[in-house]
Amino acid sequence: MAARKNQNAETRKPEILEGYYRVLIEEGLEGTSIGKIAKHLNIHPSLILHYFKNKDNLRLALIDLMICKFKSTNMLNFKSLDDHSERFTALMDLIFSYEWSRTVDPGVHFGFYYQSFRDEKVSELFCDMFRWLRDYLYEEFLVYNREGIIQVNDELKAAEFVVTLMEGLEFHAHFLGQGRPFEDFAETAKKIALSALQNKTV
Amino acid sequence: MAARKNQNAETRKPEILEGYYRVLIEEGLEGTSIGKIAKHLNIHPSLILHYFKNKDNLRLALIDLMICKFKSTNMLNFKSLDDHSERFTALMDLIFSYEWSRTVDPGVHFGFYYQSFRDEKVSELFCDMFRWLRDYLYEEFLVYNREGIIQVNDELKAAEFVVTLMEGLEFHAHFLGQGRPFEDFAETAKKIALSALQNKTV
DNA sequence: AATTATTAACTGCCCATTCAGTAAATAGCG
DNA sequence: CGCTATTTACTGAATGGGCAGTTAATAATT
Repeated sequence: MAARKNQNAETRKPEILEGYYRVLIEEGLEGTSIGKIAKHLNIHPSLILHYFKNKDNLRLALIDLMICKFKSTNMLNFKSLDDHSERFTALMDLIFSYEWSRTVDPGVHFGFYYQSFRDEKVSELFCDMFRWLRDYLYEEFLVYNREGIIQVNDELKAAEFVVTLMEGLEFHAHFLGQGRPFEDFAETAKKIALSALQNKTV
Repeated sequence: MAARKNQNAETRKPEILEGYYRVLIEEGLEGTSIGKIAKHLNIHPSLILHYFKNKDNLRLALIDLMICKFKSTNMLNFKSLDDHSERFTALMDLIFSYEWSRTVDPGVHFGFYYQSFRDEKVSELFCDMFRWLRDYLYEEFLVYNREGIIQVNDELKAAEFVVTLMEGLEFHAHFLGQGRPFEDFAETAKKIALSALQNKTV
């Protein structure tokens, strides 16, 4: 048995969320219980409820964390690239990259997407996240279009298209990937997206 | 209390699956129990286990049914269209249509997609389904490409692209749709797909 | 002394599944 | 046709386990 640690909320809460995340990957949403998380972390189940007064809170906290992670990952690097043409290339490379697709375990992401169908709060969080990404792309595309780096009629639709294709790619990887490396088809998808963005298709 | 009906397996089994489907839409995978399905159908829980010896079987039976429905819906109509150019248009119209996207309740579909991450059998069923669709498109595209209706370098990748975009569209509808009609963005997506298929982009 | 971290014991609920039983339909047979 | 045996449809009651959540107690920190 692990000795009592007597840590504080600052360290315990993330620890519990990490444990939750791990159990979620192994067991899925249906198979994950407070008891199992506790066992995984070698702590008492009540401790989890001490920090997150119920399971709903726990879930929302993890989703919040995941979305933060998603938003922060790599994104800020682009501010440093002053050359817009370079920035456009780097942006597209990132969005169609394996690393980007694995910012969060796809199984876990998927599970929460699914929950958003029935849980208003989860739905809002994810809608916000996707809108945030779309709006980011939109703002960038405004610049690129003005400068002739891309040629589009509707920057917003262009941004939505890229997000749509990006999400479709997750599907492809899971159901049609068939052992082939993610990058293979991601490259194809990216090329099509680039072509659409550069030929006034959208 | 409803009078005993003494129906047989042929009628009861689909009845139970339909009830399961309904409860699933309302309650989600986590909230759906044999007890709730029984209550919804005004039958005894044991009757469900009498027909499907456990919950796993029940789930697999519903997935089977859904996939059959998905495969049969609309698909066979195309055999009748002899003019290939017309058939291509009809095919693309179908795949990017609202009706097609709602062949099965998206929430339910999504739930099973999610389960495929952790359940080998479910995973296989869905992989088969997607491969089936892709292969169907592939065979069609071979014909269209030969006849100059489309211009692609790689018919298989083209088919995979269309499936990918189609699935991405589900995402878009759920997270970025924002009350706008499905057709709005589906039309945009279709146009991009058509452009990609007709200009050797893929 | 007060707050915070942690465990412990317990509650009541719901769950899938089992087993045993009853009632109706059907099939086999004279 | 009519009687019985078997199968099939269905209910009831019970079991055992896991679940989220409560409340109270203890141990460490501040």
